[in-house]
Amino acid sequence: MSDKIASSETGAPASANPHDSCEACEVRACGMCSSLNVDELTDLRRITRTREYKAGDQIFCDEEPLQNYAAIKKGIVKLSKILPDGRQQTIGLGFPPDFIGRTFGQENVCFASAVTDVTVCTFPKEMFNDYLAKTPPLEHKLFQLTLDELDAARDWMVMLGRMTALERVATMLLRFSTKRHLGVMDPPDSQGTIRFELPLTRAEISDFLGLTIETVSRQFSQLKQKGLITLEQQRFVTILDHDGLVEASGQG
Amino acid sequence: MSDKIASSETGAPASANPHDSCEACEVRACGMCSSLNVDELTDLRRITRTREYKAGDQIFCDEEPLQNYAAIKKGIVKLSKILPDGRQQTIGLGFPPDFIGRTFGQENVCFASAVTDVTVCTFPKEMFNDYLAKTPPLEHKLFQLTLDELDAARDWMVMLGRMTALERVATMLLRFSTKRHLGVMDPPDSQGTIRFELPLTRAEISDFLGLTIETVSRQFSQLKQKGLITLEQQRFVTILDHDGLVEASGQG
DNA sequence: CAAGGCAATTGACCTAAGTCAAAACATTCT
DNA sequence: AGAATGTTTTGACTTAGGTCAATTGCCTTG
Repeated sequence: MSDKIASSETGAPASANPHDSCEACEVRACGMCSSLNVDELTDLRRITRTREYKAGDQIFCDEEPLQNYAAIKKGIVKLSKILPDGRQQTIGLGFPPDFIGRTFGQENVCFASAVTDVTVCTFPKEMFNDYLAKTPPLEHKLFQLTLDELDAARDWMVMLGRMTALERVATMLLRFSTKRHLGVMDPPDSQGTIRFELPLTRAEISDFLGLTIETVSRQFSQLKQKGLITLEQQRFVTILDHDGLVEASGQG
Repeated sequence: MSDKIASSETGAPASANPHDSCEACEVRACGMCSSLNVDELTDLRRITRTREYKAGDQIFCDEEPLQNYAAIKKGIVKLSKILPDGRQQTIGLGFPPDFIGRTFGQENVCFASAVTDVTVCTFPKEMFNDYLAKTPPLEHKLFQLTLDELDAARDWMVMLGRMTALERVATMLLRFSTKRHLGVMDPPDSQGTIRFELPLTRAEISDFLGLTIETVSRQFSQLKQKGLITLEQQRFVTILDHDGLVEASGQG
């Protein structure tokens, strides 16, 4: 909770700050803003504030009133739920240009926290809802983003319900390996290996995969032993044998 | 696959058949059609066909081209995914007035099958997409239905990732007990008990909860033994102690 | 460079849920 | 009613993954 104070907010509309220019922003290029023309974007910027969070900061809490929506400009956001006795499950990871906050909701339905340092554009709920109502292309784009999230959630359900620990870790690595947000080297080098940085700690991975830290660690060891991956400093993953990893994942 | 042939289709537009009247339909009252006025509904009916499926019939298959969307008028539909080696996970249950079919998709992303006898209204994909594009209130309503599905999927993820077998079964019973589609007696009788028919076989329940048939059966036995529920003919559930069941569910 | 503090790994052991097999129930058919 | 079939329950046993504890590795700080 108190972490939320740690976020820094630019006091002026985003347009006042050249660093916040929309031009180079991924949200502008392929996120919700891609549905807007220049005039519409100018309108939206009037209600936009940029915020930054440090890795580990809470962005919002479950069951508290929903004040703002946000679009992720930079960094990775983790969405999670917590059971009354403290058990935790990550239910989504947000990368740029994802949209967060329960559209049309009264309160948040999960916790959101910054996995890495994060920059977002925020929009006050009421104003954004009004803007949405008169901008059908934006609503259409948000709908599509939501459909993608639903697809991802359902793939996740198969993983949580039916995959072994090894398959879960392998599946996660394969999904991360396609994300150009983790310093993935592309194209893959001559040996066809892919190298990237794991953004999550073992504790975060275990919340994500529905396992314990120890089990996750054992699966990494096993993947190394099978010659499918290497790990440097426990954070940099190199996929040595992509096909082998797909095999180990139970064909994700 | 061949089961799909078993479905019966009314050859004429739905309006030709008085039994298909929209007036008494749950979809009309609170589903996607609730966003349409009488004229719009008349337009939509031009591209609508009513179809019926028997319990067990396949409605569509994963990865096949998406031909039609559907709105559930009656019965229960199960959405599921299957891993290459046959492991299966149910990823959603559709009750009236849910909409099925991956909106804006090229192909299906899961299997759909009838759990009970089912009646749906179907809409050819292309025509429906065109109709959607010129009817923003309908798109808005579908968006909201999709957001509800996403919420449900994420609650499900917590269950699959973090709950014990007993908690899963208890959670499922509590969710079903609020569905007025299962012959739930409401208001609850004098003792505060709730009685309803389980629409799923033990095999379906286990696919749904990410467990095995035997484990599900043992959890039912345990709930009976604790005096929280009774079972008649293995299908009719009476919740004797609602608070106890909430307790056993880990607070769903 | 040593010391301290986390995070990750490894080991030993335990338990919840899976597997396999048999028995009990239900339902349908003759 | 009795036979036949499929579903559910129960029992005995196995195992994947959880738990608890010790060790190793990494990174920071003085």
